[in-house]
Amino acid sequence: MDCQPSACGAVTPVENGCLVCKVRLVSVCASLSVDELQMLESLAHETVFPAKETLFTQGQPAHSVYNITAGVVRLYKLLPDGRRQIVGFALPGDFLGLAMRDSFGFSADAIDTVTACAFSRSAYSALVEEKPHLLRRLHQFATHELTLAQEQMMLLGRRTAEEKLICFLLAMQERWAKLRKSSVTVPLPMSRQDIADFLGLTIETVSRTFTKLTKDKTILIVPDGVRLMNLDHMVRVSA
Amino acid sequence: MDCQPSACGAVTPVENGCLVCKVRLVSVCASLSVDELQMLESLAHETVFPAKETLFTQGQPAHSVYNITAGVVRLYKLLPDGRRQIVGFALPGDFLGLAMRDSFGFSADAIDTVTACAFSRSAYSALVEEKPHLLRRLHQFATHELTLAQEQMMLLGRRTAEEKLICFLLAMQERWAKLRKSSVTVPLPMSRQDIADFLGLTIETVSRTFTKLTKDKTILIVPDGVRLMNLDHMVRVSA
DNA sequence: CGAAGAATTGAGTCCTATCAAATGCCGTGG
DNA sequence: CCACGGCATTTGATAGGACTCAATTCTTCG
Repeated sequence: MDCQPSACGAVTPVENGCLVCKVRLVSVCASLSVDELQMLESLAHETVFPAKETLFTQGQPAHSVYNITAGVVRLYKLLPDGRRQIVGFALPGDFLGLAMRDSFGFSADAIDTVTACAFSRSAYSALVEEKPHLLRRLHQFATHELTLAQEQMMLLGRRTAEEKLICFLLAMQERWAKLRKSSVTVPLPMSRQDIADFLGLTIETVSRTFTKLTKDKTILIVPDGVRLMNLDHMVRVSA
Repeated sequence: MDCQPSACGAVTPVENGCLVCKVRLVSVCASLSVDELQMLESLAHETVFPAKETLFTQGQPAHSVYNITAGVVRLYKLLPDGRRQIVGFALPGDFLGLAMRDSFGFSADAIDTVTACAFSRSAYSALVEEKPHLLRRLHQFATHELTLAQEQMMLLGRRTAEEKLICFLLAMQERWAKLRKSSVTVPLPMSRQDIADFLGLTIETVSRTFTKLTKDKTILIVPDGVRLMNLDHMVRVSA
Protein backbone atom coordinates (compact mmCIF):
# COMPACT_ATOMS: atom_id res chain seq x y z
CA MET A 1 0.00 0.00 0.00
CA ASP A 2 1.41 3.38 -1.00
CA CYS A 3 2.40 5.77 1.72
CA GLN A 4 3.14 9.47 1.52
CA PRO A 5 6.18 10.38 3.59
CA SER A 6 4.11 12.58 5.86
CA ALA A 7 0.78 10.76 5.81
CA CYS A 8 0.61 7.04 6.35
CA GLY A 9 -2.98 6.01 6.08
CA ALA A 10 -4.39 3.48 3.63
CA VAL A 11 -4.08 5.25 0.29
CA THR A 12 -6.25 4.33 -2.66
CA PRO A 13 -7.21 6.06 -5.88
CA VAL A 14 -10.38 8.08 -5.54
CA GLU A 15 -13.04 5.41 -5.61
CA ASN A 16 -16.00 7.36 -6.80
CA GLY A 17 -15.37 10.54 -8.73
CA CYS A 18 -15.34 13.99 -7.14
CA LEU A 19 -18.67 14.54 -8.89
CA VAL A 20 -20.41 12.18 -6.49
CA CYS A 21 -18.38 13.28 -3.46
CA LYS A 22 -20.75 13.80 -0.55
CA VAL A 23 -18.90 16.81 0.81
CA ARG A 24 -18.06 18.53 -2.47
CA LEU A 25 -20.60 21.30 -2.13
CA VAL A 26 -19.50 22.24 1.37
CA SER A 27 -15.78 21.90 0.70
CA VAL A 28 -13.27 24.07 -1.16
CA CYS A 29 -13.95 21.93 -4.23
CA ALA A 30 -17.34 23.56 -4.69
CA SER A 31 -15.57 26.42 -6.45
CA LEU A 32 -14.40 24.20 -9.31
CA SER A 33 -16.05 23.44 -12.64
CA VAL A 34 -16.55 19.88 -13.84
CA ASP A 35 -13.40 20.11 -15.97
CA GLU A 36 -11.35 21.43 -13.12
CA LEU A 37 -12.75 18.77 -10.86
CA GLN A 38 -11.33 16.09 -13.14
CA MET A 39 -7.96 17.77 -12.95
CA LEU A 40 -8.24 17.78 -9.18
CA GLU A 41 -9.32 14.18 -9.11
CA SER A 42 -6.13 13.11 -10.81
CA LEU A 43 -4.15 14.74 -8.03
CA ALA A 44 -6.17 13.28 -5.17
CA HIS A 45 -5.24 10.32 -3.02
CA GLU A 46 -8.14 9.08 -0.98
CA THR A 47 -6.65 8.17 2.37
CA VAL A 48 -8.16 6.35 5.34
CA PHE A 49 -6.86 7.00 8.83
CA PRO A 50 -8.03 4.61 11.54
CA ALA A 51 -9.15 6.09 14.85
CA LYS A 52 -6.31 7.60 16.90
CA GLU A 53 -3.88 7.73 14.00
CA THR A 54 -1.90 10.90 13.43
CA LEU A 55 -2.43 12.80 10.18
CA PHE A 56 0.47 15.14 10.85
CA THR A 57 2.40 16.77 13.66
CA GLN A 58 3.07 20.40 14.48
CA GLY A 59 6.27 21.64 12.86
CA GLN A 60 6.46 18.70 10.48
CA PRO A 61 7.09 19.56 6.80
CA ALA A 62 3.72 19.90 5.07
CA HIS A 63 4.07 17.55 2.11
CA SER A 64 0.33 17.15 1.80
CA VAL A 65 -2.85 19.09 2.33
CA TYR A 66 -6.13 17.37 3.15
CA ASN A 67 -9.78 17.62 2.44
CA ILE A 68 -11.70 15.69 5.10
CA THR A 69 -14.48 13.58 3.59
CA ALA A 70 -15.58 11.55 6.61
CA GLY A 71 -14.87 11.36 10.32
CA VAL A 72 -13.61 13.90 12.84
CA VAL A 73 -10.06 15.18 13.34
CA ARG A 74 -8.72 16.94 16.41
CA LEU A 75 -6.31 19.82 15.78
CA TYR A 76 -4.11 20.75 18.71
CA LYS A 77 -1.02 22.42 20.03
CA LEU A 78 1.15 21.12 22.86
CA LEU A 79 3.29 22.87 25.45
CA PRO A 80 6.61 21.26 26.40
CA ASP A 81 5.17 20.20 29.76
CA GLY A 82 2.31 18.34 28.12
CA ARG A 83 -0.49 20.88 28.43
CA ARG A 84 -2.66 20.59 25.35
CA GLN A 85 -4.98 23.03 23.66
CA ILE A 86 -7.29 21.71 20.98
CA VAL A 87 -7.66 24.56 18.48
CA GLY A 88 -10.46 22.93 16.53
CA PHE A 89 -12.27 19.85 15.39
CA ALA A 90 -12.24 19.26 11.65
CA LEU A 91 -15.44 17.77 10.23
CA PRO A 92 -16.21 16.46 6.75
CA GLY A 93 -15.77 19.27 4.24
CA ASP A 94 -13.04 20.96 6.27
CA PHE A 95 -9.67 21.63 4.73
CA LEU A 96 -6.36 21.09 6.53
CA GLY A 97 -3.42 23.06 5.22
CA LEU A 98 -5.16 26.34 4.41
CA ALA A 99 -1.98 28.25 5.10
CA MET A 100 -0.10 26.31 2.41
CA ARG A 101 3.07 26.85 4.42
CA ASP A 102 6.15 24.68 4.60
CA SER A 103 5.20 23.17 7.92
CA PHE A 104 2.07 22.59 9.94
CA GLY A 105 1.19 24.98 12.74
CA PHE A 106 -0.60 22.32 14.77
CA SER A 107 -0.92 18.57 15.06
CA ALA A 108 -3.88 16.57 13.81
CA ASP A 109 -5.14 13.13 14.61
CA ALA A 110 -8.15 11.08 13.70
CA ILE A 111 -10.74 10.75 16.45
CA ASP A 112 -12.79 8.10 14.70
CA THR A 113 -12.13 6.54 11.31
CA VAL A 114 -11.28 9.43 9.01
CA THR A 115 -11.17 9.53 5.25
CA ALA A 116 -9.52 12.42 3.49
CA CYS A 117 -8.52 13.48 0.02
CA ALA A 118 -4.80 14.09 0.27
CA PHE A 119 -3.00 16.28 -2.26
CA SER A 120 0.67 16.95 -2.61
CA ARG A 121 1.10 20.50 -1.44
CA SER A 122 3.26 21.48 -4.40
CA ALA A 123 0.73 20.15 -6.91
CA TYR A 124 -2.15 21.76 -5.05
CA SER A 125 -0.21 24.98 -4.80
CA ALA A 126 0.34 24.99 -8.54
CA LEU A 127 -3.36 24.43 -9.14
CA VAL A 128 -4.26 27.30 -6.82
CA GLU A 129 -1.82 29.47 -8.75
CA GLU A 130 -3.74 28.78 -11.96
CA LYS A 131 -7.23 29.05 -10.57
CA PRO A 132 -7.94 32.33 -8.77
CA HIS A 133 -11.43 31.21 -7.81
CA LEU A 134 -9.90 28.28 -5.92
CA LEU A 135 -7.69 30.76 -4.09
CA ARG A 136 -10.74 32.89 -3.39
CA ARG A 137 -12.46 29.85 -1.93
CA LEU A 138 -9.45 29.01 0.23
CA HIS A 139 -9.45 32.59 1.44
CA GLN A 140 -13.13 32.34 2.34
CA PHE A 141 -12.36 29.19 4.31
CA ALA A 142 -9.42 30.86 6.06
CA THR A 143 -11.44 33.91 7.10
CA HIS A 144 -14.24 31.65 8.27
CA GLU A 145 -11.75 29.75 10.42
CA LEU A 146 -10.43 33.06 11.69
CA THR A 147 -13.92 34.11 12.73
CA LEU A 148 -14.42 30.81 14.54
CA ALA A 149 -11.06 31.23 16.25
CA GLN A 150 -12.04 34.69 17.47
CA GLU A 151 -15.29 33.35 18.84
CA GLN A 152 -13.32 30.64 20.59
CA MET A 153 -11.07 33.32 22.09
CA MET A 154 -14.16 35.01 23.54
CA LEU A 155 -15.27 31.65 24.93
CA LEU A 156 -11.89 30.73 26.41
CA GLY A 157 -11.20 34.12 27.91
CA ARG A 158 -14.53 35.29 29.19
CA ARG A 159 -16.97 32.44 29.73
CA THR A 160 -17.71 30.14 32.67
CA ALA A 161 -17.45 26.36 32.49
CA GLU A 162 -21.19 25.93 32.00
CA GLU A 163 -21.34 28.57 29.27
CA LYS A 164 -18.35 27.01 27.55
CA LEU A 165 -19.98 23.61 27.37
CA ILE A 166 -23.32 25.00 26.21
CA CYS A 167 -21.67 27.08 23.48
CA PHE A 168 -19.64 24.07 22.40
CA LEU A 169 -22.69 21.81 22.12
CA LEU A 170 -24.64 24.42 20.19
CA ALA A 171 -21.74 25.06 17.83
CA MET A 172 -21.33 21.36 17.16
CA GLN A 173 -25.04 21.01 16.54
CA GLU A 174 -24.94 23.79 13.97
CA ARG A 175 -21.91 22.35 12.25
CA TRP A 176 -23.44 18.88 11.98
CA ALA A 177 -26.71 20.44 10.82
CA LYS A 178 -24.93 21.84 7.76
CA LEU A 179 -23.72 18.37 6.83
CA ARG A 180 -26.91 16.36 7.28
CA LYS A 181 -30.46 17.09 8.16
CA SER A 182 -30.67 19.13 11.34
CA SER A 183 -31.18 17.28 14.58
CA VAL A 184 -31.15 18.03 18.28
CA THR A 185 -29.03 14.92 18.78
CA VAL A 186 -25.39 15.94 18.54
CA PRO A 187 -22.74 13.28 17.82
CA LEU A 188 -19.72 13.62 20.08
CA PRO A 189 -17.08 11.19 18.86
CA MET A 190 -14.37 12.93 20.89
CA SER A 191 -13.52 12.05 24.49
CA ARG A 192 -14.25 14.14 27.58
CA GLN A 193 -10.54 14.93 27.68
CA ASP A 194 -10.71 16.30 24.13
CA ILE A 195 -13.66 18.49 25.05
CA ALA A 196 -11.81 19.69 28.16
CA ASP A 197 -8.71 20.56 26.13
CA PHE A 198 -10.86 22.44 23.62
CA LEU A 199 -12.70 24.46 26.26
CA GLY A 200 -9.72 25.18 28.51
CA LEU A 201 -11.11 23.06 31.36
CA THR A 202 -10.21 19.81 33.12
CA ILE A 203 -11.92 16.53 32.38
CA GLU A 204 -13.47 16.57 35.87
CA THR A 205 -15.05 19.97 35.33
CA VAL A 206 -16.41 18.90 31.95
CA SER A 207 -17.89 15.76 33.50
CA ARG A 208 -19.44 17.67 36.39
CA THR A 209 -20.90 20.22 33.99
CA PHE A 210 -22.40 17.47 31.82
CA THR A 211 -23.95 16.05 34.99
CA LYS A 212 -25.36 19.41 35.99
CA LEU A 213 -26.85 20.07 32.54
CA THR A 214 -28.40 16.62 32.63
CA LYS A 215 -29.99 17.27 36.05
CA ASP A 216 -31.22 20.62 34.67
CA LYS A 217 -32.88 18.70 31.84
CA THR A 218 -30.95 20.93 29.45
CA ILE A 219 -29.39 17.92 27.76
CA LEU A 220 -29.77 14.16 27.68
CA ILE A 221 -26.65 12.06 27.38
CA VAL A 222 -27.01 9.33 24.74
CA PRO A 223 -24.45 6.86 23.36
CA ASP A 224 -21.73 8.82 21.53
CA GLY A 225 -23.48 12.14 21.87
CA VAL A 226 -26.06 14.30 23.58
CA ARG A 227 -29.59 15.35 22.84
CA LEU A 228 -30.33 19.03 23.37
CA MET A 229 -33.55 19.20 25.39
CA ASN A 230 -33.82 22.96 25.87
CA LEU A 231 -32.46 24.76 22.85
CA ASP A 232 -34.07 28.04 23.89
CA HIS A 233 -32.21 28.12 27.15
CA MET A 234 -28.96 27.17 25.48
CA VAL A 235 -29.29 29.85 22.81
CA ARG A 236 -30.09 32.39 25.50
CA VAL A 237 -26.93 31.51 27.43
CA SER A 238 -24.72 31.53 24.32
CA ALA A 239 -26.24 34.93 23.42
CA MET B 1 -14.67 67.36 6.20
CA ASP B 2 -15.81 64.28 4.31
CA CYS B 3 -17.11 61.37 6.28
CA GLN B 4 -17.72 57.82 5.21
CA PRO B 5 -20.98 56.54 6.64
CA SER B 6 -19.16 53.90 8.63
CA ALA B 7 -15.88 55.64 9.34
CA CYS B 8 -15.85 59.14 10.67
CA GLY B 9 -12.27 60.20 11.12
CA ALA B 10 -10.57 63.16 9.50
CA VAL B 11 -10.36 62.16 5.85
CA THR B 12 -7.77 63.66 3.54
CA PRO B 13 -6.30 62.64 0.21
CA VAL B 14 -3.18 60.51 0.59
CA GLU B 15 -0.58 63.11 1.47
CA ASN B 16 2.56 61.43 0.37
CA GLY B 17 2.29 58.73 -2.25
CA CYS B 18 2.07 55.03 -1.45
CA LEU B 19 5.62 54.79 -2.76
CA VAL B 20 6.96 56.57 0.30
CA CYS B 21 4.52 54.89 2.71
CA LYS B 22 6.43 53.72 5.77
CA VAL B 23 4.45 50.54 6.17
CA ARG B 24 4.14 49.55 2.53
CA LEU B 25 6.65 46.74 2.65
CA VAL B 26 5.05 45.10 5.67
CA SER B 27 1.46 45.63 4.52
CA VAL B 28 -0.69 43.94 1.91
CA CYS B 29 0.40 46.67 -0.51
CA ALA B 30 3.85 45.12 -0.78
CA SER B 31 2.42 42.71 -3.34
CA LEU B 32 1.66 45.49 -5.82
CA SER B 33 3.78 46.90 -8.63
CA VAL B 34 4.39 50.63 -8.97
CA ASP B 35 1.60 50.89 -11.55
CA GLU B 36 -0.83 49.04 -9.39
CA LEU B 37 0.17 51.14 -6.43
CA GLN B 38 -0.94 54.26 -8.27
CA MET B 39 -4.27 52.64 -8.98
CA LEU B 40 -4.58 51.83 -5.29
CA GLU B 41 -3.57 55.34 -4.30
CA SER B 42 -6.49 56.79 -6.22
CA LEU B 43 -8.85 54.62 -4.16
CA ALA B 44 -7.30 55.44 -0.80
CA HIS B 45 -8.58 57.89 1.77
CA GLU B 46 -6.05 58.64 4.43
CA THR B 47 -8.05 58.86 7.63
CA VAL B 48 -7.03 59.97 11.11
CA PHE B 49 -8.83 58.63 14.15
CA PRO B 50 -8.13 60.38 17.45
CA ALA B 51 -7.51 58.21 20.51
CA LYS B 52 -10.59 56.34 21.75
CA GLU B 53 -12.55 56.89 18.54
CA THR B 54 -14.37 53.93 17.03
CA LEU B 55 -13.33 52.75 13.58
CA PHE B 56 -16.26 50.35 13.29
CA THR B 57 -18.56 48.21 15.38
CA GLN B 58 -19.28 44.48 15.32
CA GLY B 59 -22.17 43.66 13.00
CA GLN B 60 -22.06 47.04 11.28
CA PRO B 61 -22.12 46.99 7.44
CA ALA B 62 -18.51 46.97 6.21
CA HIS B 63 -18.46 49.89 3.79
CA SER B 64 -14.72 50.29 4.15
CA VAL B 65 -11.61 48.24 4.74
CA TYR B 66 -8.52 49.70 6.39
CA ASN B 67 -4.80 49.55 6.20
CA ILE B 68 -3.33 50.85 9.45
CA THR B 69 -0.40 53.19 8.85
CA ALA B 70 0.19 54.54 12.36
CA GLY B 71 -1.07 53.93 15.89
CA VAL B 72 -2.65 50.94 17.60
CA VAL B 73 -6.21 49.65 17.29
CA ARG B 74 -7.98 47.30 19.67
CA LEU B 75 -10.21 44.67 18.10
CA TYR B 76 -12.81 43.18 20.40
CA LYS B 77 -16.04 41.32 20.88
CA LEU B 78 -18.64 42.03 23.55
CA LEU B 79 -21.11 39.81 25.37
CA PRO B 80 -24.58 41.24 26.12
CA ASP B 81 -23.67 41.55 29.81
CA GLY B 82 -20.62 43.67 29.02
CA ARG B 83 -17.86 41.09 29.24
CA ARG B 84 -15.26 41.98 26.64
CA GLN B 85 -12.67 39.91 24.84
CA ILE B 86 -10.00 41.72 22.87
CA VAL B 87 -9.21 39.44 19.94
CA GLY B 88 -6.18 41.38 18.81
CA PHE B 89 -4.27 44.61 18.63
CA ALA B 90 -3.74 45.98 15.12
CA LEU B 91 -0.39 47.69 14.55
CA PRO B 92 0.88 49.69 11.58
CA GLY B 93 0.87 47.46 8.50
CA ASP B 94 -2.10 45.43 9.69
CA PHE B 95 -5.19 45.15 7.55
CA LEU B 96 -8.75 45.35 8.90
CA GLY B 97 -11.42 43.74 6.79
CA LEU B 98 -9.52 40.68 5.59
CA ALA B 99 -12.73 38.70 5.39
CA MET B 100 -14.23 41.19 2.90
CA ARG B 101 -17.64 40.28 4.25
CA ASP B 102 -20.76 42.41 4.40
CA SER B 103 -20.34 43.18 8.07
CA PHE B 104 -17.56 43.28 10.61
CA GLY B 105 -17.08 40.35 12.95
CA PHE B 106 -15.66 42.51 15.74
CA SER B 107 -15.46 46.11 16.86
CA ALA B 108 -12.37 48.27 16.52
CA ASP B 109 -11.29 51.45 18.18
CA ALA B 110 -8.23 53.62 18.19
CA ILE B 111 -6.08 53.32 21.31
CA ASP B 112 -3.83 56.23 20.48
CA THR B 113 -4.01 58.48 17.43
CA VAL B 114 -4.45 56.16 14.48
CA THR B 115 -3.99 56.85 10.81
CA ALA B 116 -5.31 54.41 8.27
CA CYS B 117 -5.75 54.12 4.53
CA ALA B 118 -9.46 53.53 4.08
CA PHE B 119 -10.82 51.93 0.90
CA SER B 120 -14.39 51.41 -0.11
CA ARG B 121 -14.93 47.69 0.21
CA SER B 122 -16.59 47.38 -3.20
CA ALA B 123 -13.73 49.17 -4.96
CA TYR B 124 -11.13 47.17 -3.05
CA SER B 125 -13.04 44.00 -3.78
CA ALA B 126 -13.02 44.78 -7.47
CA LEU B 127 -9.29 45.41 -7.38
CA VAL B 128 -8.68 42.10 -5.59
CA GLU B 129 -10.77 40.40 -8.26
CA GLU B 130 -8.40 41.73 -10.95
CA LYS B 131 -5.16 41.13 -9.13
CA PRO B 132 -4.69 37.53 -7.97
CA HIS B 133 -1.39 38.37 -6.29
CA LEU B 134 -3.23 40.85 -4.08
CA LEU B 135 -5.67 38.09 -3.16
CA ARG B 136 -2.73 35.83 -2.47
CA ARG B 137 -1.28 38.45 -0.16
CA LEU B 138 -4.60 38.87 1.64
CA HIS B 139 -4.72 35.12 2.08
CA GLN B 140 -1.22 35.13 3.55
CA PHE B 141 -2.33 37.80 5.99
CA ALA B 142 -5.47 35.85 6.88
CA THR B 143 -3.59 32.62 7.56
CA HIS B 144 -1.03 34.53 9.59
CA GLU B 145 -3.85 35.99 11.68
CA LEU B 146 -5.30 32.50 12.02
CA THR B 147 -1.98 31.20 13.34
CA LEU B 148 -1.82 34.05 15.85
CA ALA B 149 -5.40 33.34 16.91
CA GLN B 150 -4.57 29.68 17.51
CA GLU B 151 -1.58 30.65 19.62
CA GLN B 152 -3.85 32.97 21.56
CA MET B 153 -6.25 30.07 22.12
CA MET B 154 -3.39 28.07 23.65
CA LEU B 155 -2.56 31.05 25.85
CA LEU B 156 -6.13 31.69 26.95
CA GLY B 157 -6.98 28.08 27.61
CA ARG B 158 -3.87 26.61 29.10
CA ARG B 159 -1.59 29.25 30.57
CA THR B 160 -1.32 30.87 34.00
CA ALA B 161 -1.61 34.61 34.56
CA GLU B 162 2.15 35.08 34.75
CA GLU B 163 2.75 33.06 31.59
CA LYS B 164 0.02 35.00 29.80
CA LEU B 165 1.61 38.33 30.56
CA ILE B 166 5.11 37.16 29.66
CA CYS B 167 3.92 35.73 26.35
CA PHE B 168 2.03 38.93 25.62
CA LEU B 169 5.04 41.14 26.27
CA LEU B 170 7.31 38.96 24.16
CA ALA B 171 4.82 38.86 21.31
CA MET B 172 4.45 42.64 21.38
CA GLN B 173 8.20 43.06 21.41
CA GLU B 174 8.54 40.87 18.34
CA ARG B 175 5.78 42.69 16.50
CA TRP B 176 7.29 46.11 17.20
CA ALA B 177 10.71 44.77 16.26
CA LYS B 178 9.43 44.09 12.75
CA LEU B 179 8.33 47.69 12.38
CA ARG B 180 11.38 49.51 13.71
CA LYS B 181 14.77 48.51 14.92
CA SER B 182 14.54 45.85 17.60
CA SER B 183 14.52 46.98 21.20
CA VAL B 184 13.94 45.50 24.62
CA THR B 185 11.72 48.47 25.42
CA VAL B 186 8.17 47.59 24.45
CA PRO B 187 5.62 50.38 23.90
CA LEU B 188 2.28 49.61 25.57
CA PRO B 189 -0.18 52.29 24.50
CA MET B 190 -3.15 50.21 25.69
CA SER B 191 -4.55 50.33 29.22
CA ARG B 192 -4.25 47.62 31.87
CA GLN B 193 -7.94 46.89 31.25
CA ASP B 194 -7.19 46.30 27.57
CA ILE B 195 -4.37 43.91 28.45
CA ALA B 196 -6.65 42.12 30.91
CA ASP B 197 -9.39 41.74 28.31
CA PHE B 198 -6.86 40.40 25.82
CA LEU B 199 -5.40 37.84 28.22
CA GLY B 200 -8.67 36.71 29.78
CA LEU B 201 -7.78 38.17 33.18
CA THR B 202 -9.00 40.99 35.42
CA ILE B 203 -7.25 44.32 35.68
CA GLU B 204 -6.23 43.54 39.27
CA THR B 205 -4.53 40.30 38.27
CA VAL B 206 -2.70 42.04 35.44
CA SER B 207 -1.52 44.74 37.81
CA ARG B 208 -0.38 42.24 40.45
CA THR B 209 1.47 40.25 37.82
CA PHE B 210 3.23 43.36 36.51
CA THR B 211 4.27 44.06 40.09
CA LYS B 212 5.56 40.54 40.58
CA LEU B 213 7.57 40.59 37.33
CA THR B 214 9.04 43.93 38.37
CA LYS B 215 10.10 42.55 41.77
CA ASP B 216 11.58 39.55 39.94
CA LYS B 217 13.62 42.00 37.85
CA THR B 218 12.10 40.34 34.78
CA ILE B 219 10.77 43.66 33.56
CA LEU B 220 11.10 47.35 34.33
CA ILE B 221 8.02 49.52 33.98
CA VAL B 222 8.73 52.72 32.06
CA PRO B 223 6.36 55.46 30.85
CA ASP B 224 3.98 53.97 28.26
CA GLY B 225 5.72 50.64 28.17
CA VAL B 226 8.05 48.12 29.75
CA ARG B 227 11.66 47.19 29.35
CA LEU B 228 12.37 43.47 29.21
CA MET B 229 15.25 42.82 31.61
CA ASN B 230 15.52 39.06 31.35
CA LEU B 231 14.65 37.94 27.85
CA ASP B 232 16.14 34.49 28.40
CA HIS B 233 13.81 33.75 31.26
CA MET B 234 10.83 35.09 29.36
CA VAL B 235 11.61 33.03 26.27
CA ARG B 236 12.01 29.96 28.45
CA VAL B 237 8.60 30.50 30.02
CA SER B 238 6.88 31.14 26.69
CA ALA B 239 8.58 28.00 25.35
C1' DC C 1 -3.79 72.88 42.87
C1' DG C 2 -7.55 69.80 42.64
C1' DA C 3 -10.60 66.60 40.31
C1' DA C 4 -11.21 62.44 37.65
C1' DG C 5 -9.62 58.49 35.87
C1' DA C 6 -6.09 54.77 35.92
C1' DA C 7 -3.41 51.72 38.42
C1' DT C 8 -2.05 49.44 42.57
C1' DT C 9 -2.72 47.10 46.84
C1' DG C 10 -5.39 44.53 50.36
C1' DA C 11 -8.77 41.15 52.23
C1' DG C 12 -11.81 37.61 51.52
C1' DT C 13 -14.47 34.47 48.39
C1' DC C 14 -15.43 31.39 44.74
C1' DC C 15 -14.84 28.71 40.71
C1' DT C 16 -12.14 25.50 38.86
C1' DA C 17 -8.04 22.56 39.49
C1' DT C 18 -6.03 18.84 41.90
C1' DC C 19 -5.78 14.55 44.10
C1' DA C 20 -8.16 10.37 45.08
C1' DA C 21 -11.55 6.83 44.77
C1' DA C 22 -15.49 4.58 42.81
C1' DT C 23 -18.22 3.36 39.01
C1' DG C 24 -19.26 2.27 34.31
C1' DC C 25 -18.12 0.48 29.83
C1' DC C 26 -16.37 -2.66 26.53
C1' DG C 27 -13.67 -6.11 24.37
C1' DT C 28 -11.28 -10.43 25.45
C1' DG C 29 -11.05 -14.96 26.69
C1' DG C 30 -12.29 -18.75 29.65
C1' DC D 1 -22.56 -16.35 28.83
C1' DC D 2 -20.01 -14.26 32.18
C1' DA D 3 -15.67 -12.98 34.62
C1' DC D 4 -11.89 -10.15 34.08
C1' DG D 5 -8.80 -6.29 32.97
C1' DG D 6 -8.06 -1.85 31.20
C1' DC D 7 -9.62 2.49 30.19
C1' DA D 8 -12.97 6.30 30.30
C1' DT D 9 -15.96 8.68 33.08
C1' DT D 10 -18.08 10.14 37.22
C1' DT D 11 -18.08 11.53 41.91
C1' DG D 12 -15.98 13.26 46.26
C1' DA D 13 -12.94 16.11 49.17
C1' DT D 14 -9.73 19.69 49.36
C1' DA D 15 -6.72 23.35 47.75
C1' DG D 16 -5.40 27.23 45.18
C1' DG D 17 -5.24 30.81 41.64
C1' DA D 18 -7.79 34.30 39.98
C1' DC D 19 -11.93 37.07 40.93
C1' DT D 20 -14.60 40.41 43.62
C1' DC D 21 -15.16 44.17 46.45
C1' DA D 22 -12.96 47.93 48.64
C1' DA D 23 -9.54 51.31 49.65
C1' DT D 24 -5.41 53.79 48.47
C1' DT D 25 -2.07 55.79 45.55
C1' DC D 26 -0.55 57.54 41.27
C1' DT D 27 -1.30 60.27 36.78
C1' DT D 28 -3.00 63.40 33.97
C1' DC D 29 -4.64 67.64 32.80
C1' DG D 30 -7.69 71.58 33.11
